[in-house]
Amino acid sequence: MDERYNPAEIEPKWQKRWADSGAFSVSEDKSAEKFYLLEMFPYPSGRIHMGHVRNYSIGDVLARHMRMRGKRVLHPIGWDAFGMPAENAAIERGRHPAEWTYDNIAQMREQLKKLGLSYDWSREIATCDPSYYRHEQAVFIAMLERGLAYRKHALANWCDHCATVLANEQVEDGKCWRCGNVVVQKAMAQWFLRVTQYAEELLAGLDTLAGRWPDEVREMQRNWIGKSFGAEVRFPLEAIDIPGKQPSALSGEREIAVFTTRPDTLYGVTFMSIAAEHPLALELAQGTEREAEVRAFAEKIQLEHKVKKGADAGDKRGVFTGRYCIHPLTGSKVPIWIANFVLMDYGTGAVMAVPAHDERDFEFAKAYGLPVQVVIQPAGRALAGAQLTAAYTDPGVMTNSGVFDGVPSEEGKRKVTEKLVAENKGRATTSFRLRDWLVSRQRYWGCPIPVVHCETDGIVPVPTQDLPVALPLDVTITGVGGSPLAKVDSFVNVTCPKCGRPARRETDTFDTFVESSWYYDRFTTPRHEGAPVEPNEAREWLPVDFYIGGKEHAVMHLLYARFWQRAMIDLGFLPKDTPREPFSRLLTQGMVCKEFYSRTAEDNPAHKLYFYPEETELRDDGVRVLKADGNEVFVGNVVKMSKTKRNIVDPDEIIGEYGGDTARVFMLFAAPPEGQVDWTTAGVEGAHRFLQRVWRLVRDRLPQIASVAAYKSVGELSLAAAEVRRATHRTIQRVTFDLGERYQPNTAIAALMELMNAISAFKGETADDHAVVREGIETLLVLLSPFAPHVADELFEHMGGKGTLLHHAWPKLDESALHEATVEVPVQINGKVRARITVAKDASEEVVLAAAKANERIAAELSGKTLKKAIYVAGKIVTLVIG
RNA sequence: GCCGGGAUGGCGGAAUGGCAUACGCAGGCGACUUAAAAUCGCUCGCCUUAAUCGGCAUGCGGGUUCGAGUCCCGCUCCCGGCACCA
Repeated sequence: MDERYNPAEIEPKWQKRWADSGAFSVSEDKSAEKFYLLEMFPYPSGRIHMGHVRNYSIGDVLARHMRMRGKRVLHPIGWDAFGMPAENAAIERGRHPAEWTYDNIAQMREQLKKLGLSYDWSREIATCDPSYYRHEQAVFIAMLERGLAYRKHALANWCDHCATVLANEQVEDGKCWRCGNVVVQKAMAQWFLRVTQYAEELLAGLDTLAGRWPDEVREMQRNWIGKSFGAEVRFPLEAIDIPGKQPSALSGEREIAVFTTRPDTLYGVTFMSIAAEHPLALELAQGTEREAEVRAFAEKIQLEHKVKKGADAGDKRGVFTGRYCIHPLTGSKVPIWIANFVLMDYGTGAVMAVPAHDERDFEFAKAYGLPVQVVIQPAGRALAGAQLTAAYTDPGVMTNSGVFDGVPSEEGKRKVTEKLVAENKGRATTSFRLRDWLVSRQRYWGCPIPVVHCETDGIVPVPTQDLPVALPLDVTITGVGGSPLAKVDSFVNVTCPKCGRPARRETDTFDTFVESSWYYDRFTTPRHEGAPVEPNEAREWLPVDFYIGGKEHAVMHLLYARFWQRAMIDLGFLPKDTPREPFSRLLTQGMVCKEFYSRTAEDNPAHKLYFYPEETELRDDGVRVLKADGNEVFVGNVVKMSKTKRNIVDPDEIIGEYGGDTARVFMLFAAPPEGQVDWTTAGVEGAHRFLQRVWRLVRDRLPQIASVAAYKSVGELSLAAAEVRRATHRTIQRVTFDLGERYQPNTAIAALMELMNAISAFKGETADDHAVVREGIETLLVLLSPFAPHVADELFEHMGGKGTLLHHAWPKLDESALHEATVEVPVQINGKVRARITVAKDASEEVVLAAAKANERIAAELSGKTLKKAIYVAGKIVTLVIG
């Protein structure tokens, strides 16, 4: 065998062998337990980056491990191939999005193959392929028919100059990223999916994932869904006479409903706040002398809401409508205000204001001199409305609340609600923060929404047999002048499927989160034609047993997928008994980070320029400068590698210099999967050195062990040889536990390094010694193969092995090898280690304690003191407490 | 502001309530070499010491325990998410 470890030679050799022999395809042995392992599929941006290397290395180690443990493993890969970057490339470089995307896929596929990832490439899918998205269109039509999909007006970022809709990330500082024009909010008819219908179930489902999904992710989803318990309370409008109007038109039967989580504070209501968009906002002031003022204010606030969506919580502004409603329990008059901070799309768009016990209401009351009425008293203090400097929002005892005085606030919530129900003035209810999912995008490179707009029949779904609605490829993409699809006459002009008259096709496309909401289903039967999945295969494989991806998808992708899966089941696209949670176990891996280099642009102080590491160099005095001009660059924090910050390391450089195995081992060893990895070249060299040492170990020992068989538990071993055997089996135990139970490749690699060190240090002489070394090295290679598959297969072959270790059984633990006759036990006195004694492993507590006391050092410490307590933790430690 | 997560040598990190600092990186010393690289061996928390002995150390302050990096209470700082959600 070669003197030197040469990954450039052995890696392509094994990649070819694996491909030729179909080593990665799914096993046909149906008796084996299934294991569906999936990593979040990549967007084909052009090149893979270190984050991908990390994500896919973690997945591959687990996939290979599971296979070797005898599981029937499904480990597929594909491409999240629709999306905006393809359109940007078209605009900037004049390349067609399809061509750009498929080129990128080809490049990235080669890069992934260089890492030796064990994907079943025969199942590869790209979501931009009509054979994929046609099924998504079918599901959408079913949703539309069941009312799960609907259309309504919503605001979108709009650039007048480019005549196009912009995504949030294309809006920089409120301006269009391309032309710098001010972005406005334009109301357009948009498509929504009724995620809120599943809000309750999506929330409850999170509990079933306890211990299997990270708590952090479950908590984020919980907050996103945002369920609040409370009451809906109805405040009737006060009757007034407006000349020319029916007295009852704005009173009596009319009312304002509010949602509150604090019905216990109902008696503290001093005014009512409604959203500027509230249907009653303008109507209330109509015909009064305040009408003009109110209208102007409401319009101004509505405009503000449109321009700065989700802007900072700040100033509280409002206007009195001049009208009142009636407090449902006290009957007193409550002034109705329009307030800028009330959201129309949460609750009822109206809020009962209790300034004494709500921070926002307090600020508003202070700004407009409205009364503050304390109705909850904390224990041991007496609050007075006029003296309050901040709202009191904690629990307390109800006061100034009629029959409820003295009732604790928590109990009061229930009691007040009961009274409202009894008097038919309100009801107990819940409210969700979760909004329906806006899925339409006014973009070209996406899945067409399969409906037709007909003047006679309105919205008509495309008949299933006419699917797919294929995205036309003969378009020119300019980035201005609206949706490119709208300009393709052959696409737009259709006949109505219902009445046969001329109609227009929908030109919006889906949000790309739609494709990623069900790709894991499709992987079970990627070539099935009649439906999204073939039910028997779906039943066989679903759910995904182990899902690995970045934390950045904690809410959106993972929530949408959980929704879509339930919809697929309920609509009959998946068998009824399909588990409703699509991902049984989730591992969120940390980011790969590196410092970045930047400067402020000379022509625009708001614009930052970023430089690739190779454009800079470190001067002798430690200052980093730009090679081009020799001047200093700003050295930024260690942040996530990204194209925009240009702080990327191309995996091909690492693979080219050190090989794919090294890239994998470095990424896996650097940190536990959840942690962040800061890139250092030093770490890469360390990983490479480890593989080189393994290579040399095999090379050096091969002459001695080539013709012996691995040790088989016969014969007396020397102490040193028994030690090596113990190390071997201890390593089997550790690596199996680290991969199978803890999913921690980093500590497993540390264990392998220790085993290698132990074998290297052992110079065997007898036949038994060689047999033990052989067993150790074979075990090392088998255990190493999930991490560094090429070099492990190559070395195993030199040892006389056949085929790939991926099909080799995982090593079996020999408990007897772990056995030790004696153990060294530390002896503590009052918590400090004062001596170490060697005792028989199974010695009784009495014997060990006697031995400890007999120890010279311990005896000296004990003399003249009273022994208060003596504890022996078997095999671990002796603790003596003296006074 | 609210909700999560974290803090261990020069660095990345390890440690079912039981010997803190495994494994690796960087550093120091040595061997091999004409020399260097590579490789191999030794060393490597801090203070004290000639060396031992000893003392101090897991962000800070308390507590539970024979025993706490780990469990509990109160802080500080860092990271992430949400952000007028009634």
